[in-house]
Amino acid sequence: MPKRVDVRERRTLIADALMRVAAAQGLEAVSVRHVAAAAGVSVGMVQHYFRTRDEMMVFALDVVRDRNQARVTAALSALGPDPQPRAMLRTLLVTVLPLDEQSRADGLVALAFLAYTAVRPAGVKSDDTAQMLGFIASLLPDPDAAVGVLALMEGLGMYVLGGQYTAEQALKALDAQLDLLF
Amino acid sequence: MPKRVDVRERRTLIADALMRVAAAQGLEAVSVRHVAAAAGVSVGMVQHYFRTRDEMMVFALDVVRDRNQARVTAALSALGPDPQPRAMLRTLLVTVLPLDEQSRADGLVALAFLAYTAVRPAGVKSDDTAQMLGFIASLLPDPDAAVGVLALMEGLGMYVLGGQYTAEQALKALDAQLDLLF
DNA sequence: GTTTTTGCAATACGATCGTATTGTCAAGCG
DNA sequence: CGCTTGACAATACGATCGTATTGCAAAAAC
Repeated sequence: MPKRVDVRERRTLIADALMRVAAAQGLEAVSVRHVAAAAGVSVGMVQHYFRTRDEMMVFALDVVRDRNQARVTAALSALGPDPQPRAMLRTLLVTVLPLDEQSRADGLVALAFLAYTAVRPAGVKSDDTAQMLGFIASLLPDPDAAVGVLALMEGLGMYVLGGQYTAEQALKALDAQLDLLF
Repeated sequence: MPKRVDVRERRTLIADALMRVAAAQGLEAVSVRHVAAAAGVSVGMVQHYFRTRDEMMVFALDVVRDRNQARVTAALSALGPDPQPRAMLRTLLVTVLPLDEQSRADGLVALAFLAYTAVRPAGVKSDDTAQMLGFIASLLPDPDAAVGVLALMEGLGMYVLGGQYTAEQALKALDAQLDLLF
């Protein structure tokens, strides 16, 4: 056998290139060749790690989700021990909003993937929504309000991505909602 | 000159076919040939009415927006004279939510277009958001809450489209929010 | 009746796509 | 030292893409 290689790392390298292409030119521009070029590797190598384009897409989608999850976890644990529920919730929501340039790129990719998966009948959809919903509900005086809170966050993120809302507007709306709920 | 033809009608016919393709297989599947086939016309005819694929897309996007606008207007005027602000607002929001099969298809197309236009720098984006925002604000006890209301609606629509929320959940969350605001 | 112009169809062209095939080089095993 | 095998690279193939080109029937203009 030749040099053993960290498969996961190689796949992630390619997925990163995919996301750069998708953030810059949309999912339509994500072809095996483009991604290979963006990653600075050969088409053959991409094929070596992903048998089909779809496999590559699904993996990239997973990476995006994991990144978001990690961001949230990091932000929450940065709050120190025993934070107030409201502070935790606000941190969670702010973290997911596409406010800085990096999370904005991630948001664009996630949006593209959302439209992508909305059509695919063979759902690769994990139910991290249900999990998120449960977590939000546990922080809320009225657990039933979690559905609305999550939707509000998603909508705010949408409009920030689209440029119709500024980051300040989104944060203000979010805090106003927290004032109503707590 | 030969038989004069209603250009707008022909264009709309093609745009309708485009939307059927997009709703069924996503925007990726929207090619000139596919749309022509779905419309039951020749490729040449599509080219006759749209010089480029992008022109066709932009027109279809306009059609979707006009349809939504018309739906809202119709629903509002069906309320009769001098309706209460809260009733108007609820009608507006419910109308835009993708609850039935037709508006669900429209929502899918709109979502696909959202991801499509998010990348295009040469924005074809009209600011119907600002208009909608102003209208919502005029119905609300606290006009500043309009930003959140619009975002909530968008987010609810998103999750309903994605299948994570049921129509009942979305309506419940919406009514809960209206209870908070009125 | 001729001419002009619109409405469309057919086809061709070059680019790009996803993927299959094939070859090659290096590293570990016996 | 062979020999196998994993990690690529190169290229080929057929399909599909957007669009340009060409042709033609029919109706209005003259």
